[in-house]
Amino acid sequence: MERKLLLLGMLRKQEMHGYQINEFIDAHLGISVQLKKPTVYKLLGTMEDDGWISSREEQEGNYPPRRVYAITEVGESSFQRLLRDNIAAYQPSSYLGNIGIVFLDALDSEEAIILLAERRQKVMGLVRELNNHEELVEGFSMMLSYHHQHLNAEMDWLDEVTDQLSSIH
Amino acid sequence: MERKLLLLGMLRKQEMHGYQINEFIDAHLGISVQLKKPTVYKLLGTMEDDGWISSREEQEGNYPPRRVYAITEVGESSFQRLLRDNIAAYQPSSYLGNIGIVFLDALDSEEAIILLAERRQKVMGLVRELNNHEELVEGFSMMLSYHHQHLNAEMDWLDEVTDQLSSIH
DNA sequence: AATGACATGTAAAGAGTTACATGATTCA
DNA sequence: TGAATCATGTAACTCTTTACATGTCATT
Repeated sequence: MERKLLLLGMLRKQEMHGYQINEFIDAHLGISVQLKKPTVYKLLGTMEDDGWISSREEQEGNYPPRRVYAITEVGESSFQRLLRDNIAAYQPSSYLGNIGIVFLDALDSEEAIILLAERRQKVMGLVRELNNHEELVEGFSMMLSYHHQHLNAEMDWLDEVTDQLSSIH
Repeated sequence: MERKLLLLGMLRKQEMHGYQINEFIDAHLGISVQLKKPTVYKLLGTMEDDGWISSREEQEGNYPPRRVYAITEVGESSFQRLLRDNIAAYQPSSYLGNIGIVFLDALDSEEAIILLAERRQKVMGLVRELNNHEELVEGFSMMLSYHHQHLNAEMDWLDEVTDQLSSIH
């Protein structure tokens, strides 16, 4: 449902076709959001079947025709409902992806420190990417500050654990 | 692979059977980790097929027989590899679940503040749950501090945004 | 002449989850 | 007697992704 919420939210601001939506996601949300081309097309299809969005065909020059989608009234009320649900509900982002930290003690602290440093660099890389996007994206600043906040939390945690390990070592 | 890493890490500390693993996850990791019973049984099956773990049948009294799994040498080296990969790689936990915050501006600030407060309470609830578990779980303290750090980041962000909205209002 | 952008989609595969199925045992 | 615990699993379903398919147009 989150993906539908995202698409509805985008179509609410302006009519768009699939290719355009994909481009936007790749360019501006790729870091934070996982939503691939075929999924977009599929979701657009089912949302149209459900009457959440409507489409018209459009052609510019001799380029392939596009299917341009617009949100309907039904879609708008779905959006309103989904939005409230999503904001009010905090779904803890599964910590499975980071399960390795549970077993940090399986490594000697020297190697652990090296691996954590590697991880830190990747986090830093994401922070930098975010900062670069910052100018371009309009309306997505909330997402950016949110993402920033959590990346900083990750960095702080890494530094703390690294310090602990260093002091033992 | 994260799920396999978790299971290997558990079996590394002690031999366990499926039911026991499920119990542990439900009791101690349910908040942070999503890994359901049938998945556990399936993963145990495939890991045995791959020679990562071995099993023996055991029966206590008239209870149903259990299949008790132990990690093999092959499994141990898989664990070592998976662990390093997992720690060194930071995979940003998909922000899709929180996509609603992008569209906060679709609500009037009064309602937004209410919804954010609801969300905050849910986060607080998780913090409390974590604190209750804190005594029980051994070896999972890293996970707890990690989870804590990120929940605090979530709370700080919520407070910040709420303040912003309040000051406008 | 070839590559990449433009544009839409389908098919197959993968990973997990929910719901279902089974059956003995213990406790209230 | 009925419910909960112990214990293992299968089947069907959902959601998403990767890989495939197609064809024009613009650029190098």
